Amino acid sequence: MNVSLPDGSARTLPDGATGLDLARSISEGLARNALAVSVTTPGGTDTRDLSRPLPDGATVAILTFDDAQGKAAFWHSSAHLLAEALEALYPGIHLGIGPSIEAGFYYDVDTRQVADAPTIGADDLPAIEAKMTELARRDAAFARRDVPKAEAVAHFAEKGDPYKLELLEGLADGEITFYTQGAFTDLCRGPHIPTTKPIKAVKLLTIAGAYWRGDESRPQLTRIYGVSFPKAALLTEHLERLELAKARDHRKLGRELELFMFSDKVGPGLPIWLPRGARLRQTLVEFLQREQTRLGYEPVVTPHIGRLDLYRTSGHYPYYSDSQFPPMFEDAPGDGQPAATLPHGEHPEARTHESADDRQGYLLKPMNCPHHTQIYAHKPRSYRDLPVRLAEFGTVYRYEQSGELGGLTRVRGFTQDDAHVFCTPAQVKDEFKAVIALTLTVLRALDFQDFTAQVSLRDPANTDKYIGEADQWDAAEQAIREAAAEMGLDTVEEEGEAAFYGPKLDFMVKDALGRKWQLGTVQLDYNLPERFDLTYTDEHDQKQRPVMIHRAPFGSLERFIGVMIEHTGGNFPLWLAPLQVKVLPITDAQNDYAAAVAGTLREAGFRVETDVRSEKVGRKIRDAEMEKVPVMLVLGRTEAEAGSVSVRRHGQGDVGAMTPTELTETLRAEVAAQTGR
RNA sequence: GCUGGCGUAGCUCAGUUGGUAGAGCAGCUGAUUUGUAAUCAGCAGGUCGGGGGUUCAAGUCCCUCCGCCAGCUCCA
Repeated sequence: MNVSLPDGSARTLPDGATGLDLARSISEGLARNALAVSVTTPGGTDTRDLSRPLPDGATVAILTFDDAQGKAAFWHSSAHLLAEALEALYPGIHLGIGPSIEAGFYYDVDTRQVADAPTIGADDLPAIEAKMTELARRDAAFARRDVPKAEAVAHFAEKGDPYKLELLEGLADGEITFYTQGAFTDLCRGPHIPTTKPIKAVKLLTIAGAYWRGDESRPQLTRIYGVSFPKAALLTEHLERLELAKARDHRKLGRELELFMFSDKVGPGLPIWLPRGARLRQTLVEFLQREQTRLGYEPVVTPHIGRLDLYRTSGHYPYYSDSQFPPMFEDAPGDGQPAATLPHGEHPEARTHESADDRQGYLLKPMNCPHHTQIYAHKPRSYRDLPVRLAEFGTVYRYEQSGELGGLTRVRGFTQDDAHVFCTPAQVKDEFKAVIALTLTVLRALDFQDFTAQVSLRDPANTDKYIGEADQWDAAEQAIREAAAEMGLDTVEEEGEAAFYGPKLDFMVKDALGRKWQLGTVQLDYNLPERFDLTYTDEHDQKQRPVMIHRAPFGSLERFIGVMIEHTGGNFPLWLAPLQVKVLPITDAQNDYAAAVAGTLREAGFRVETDVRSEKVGRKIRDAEMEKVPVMLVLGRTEAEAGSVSVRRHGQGDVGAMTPTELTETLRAEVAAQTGR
């Protein structure tokens, strides 16, 4: 038989040769490191066990730990090893699923049936780890076996494992395989690495609850997360990387750089911006405002609350009451003022759509769109007026579940860089493309290279989550695909991620720990114009329905800044740095000169502070470096006499002397280059 | 909301088998006037997250609430 390698070269092997045979035919070293093979046939590409015979004519890639799929097989096998260790330590334990993930693996288990181990805690992890290492050393093979469905069911019925039996219900006879290593057998599609031996270094990281099949109404299993490597050094390296990521955590940097804070007294999830953070935020706002002015947006300002009727019309209330702060009912107990709220969740009628009554009251706004519809509607609109682009940095409040809050990335009060474009159906595509262009401008100015553009679609299996007609949804989803394609954007599509009123184009960026966050978003909406009966008069004097585009290039200032802090590690580009220049006089004799230099720079529009403490210059430099101030000016007798400044750049050191005028021009040019103007 | 973990001074952390709190940094005061990452000395700072309990005695043990962290669910 013949197979070809990824580089195009061909190999002739005896019939029935396996992936391992192929690896051996190339080199013993490769055979030692091989974990699995990627097999491409006319039917497609899949990853397979090294021990399986190769199909004649296939293209085969040998996978090692350096390949993503090799790692996946390694970690998946580690998950099986974890399960084996758990069964050994906790006989009778019920197993859920145990896949590999982006960095490691997990296994979901139910310990409630285990008499002397009702729960597994963090303290138990070292013992489990030790057991895994012990089991790995036996060098047990991962053996694959096709199993008839009846036999598979009988196996897990006898074992008494309800979760595996449920998984089997979804599988057809003939597609069921078992993998066995040592005393442990699991229902598994594979592939696996040849034996347990390469699993040299194991670290169980955390333990958490996870609902069976991701369903809140099902039992919660114990999920044990871990990571493993073929060499101890790789594990050490991995753990060091995790530590480094922690140093970039925006919560830590936000505290150290005095950007923002939280207060128990103010409330969870309600960020408070300190002077430095507020300056950073203001710089971002001004940047976007300038862009938007150029693009024909008009600023508007709307209140933080609105009548319940506004949200009844929009459809937000009471459908989404779970994530709203409780309404302020006018007939609530207290003194009858509308601001008398009831505790969250105390209104069962606020939980169901049908029983939404006509009680009067107010809601803290969870979004800005309903308010903006009223600005559109306040006067008759002609087709000549469109598009109307209304922009507001609108602060909204959402009652996120307590367990969901975290730093600036998920909060209960935040400011969207919101705008709504009202346009004719014919204008949709150009407007949508213009918004994509603006979002890309923003991401580029802030040096975000590594983002994913995601088309967020309806969940076809769950259409009652959405309002509006199916054909409008189809049209909207298609319009987004086309606009993105015409802008040359690479997109991924995700079902079930749409807003309830329309599909979206979301820009996703990862944080320091690799978690994905939605930042910028563009949403197409045919529904709210309908619900609010928005119209314009067309060229034939006929009333027409405008289309609404919701868009926020940052998404929210809070989340954006949070991710940006991690992205930059707190080393903001000059144009964004809350403090751009720190003036450091060497002795008191230079304080007046320092004040004059600082004044000049401030006049030129830079954010400047002067350090007049009675400290040595080395100390002043150290402190300024720790504050991550981009530019430091060291001023001694030489500079004062020459009328110059000695410039030190953050992270670079001394870059030489120049005049204040030269410095101003240099810094201006740098800011201009960074902001693209 | 759920599972697991954590909560001692502004920050980072010590606090022995329960015997009623300690360091470094930051802060303040004073001295020092210094040339590219920490000058010296002194002072001040904590109802040990809140509440309840056990005990002669609780930062240490138990209960409960709050908050934070990881994950799950959710995410307009």
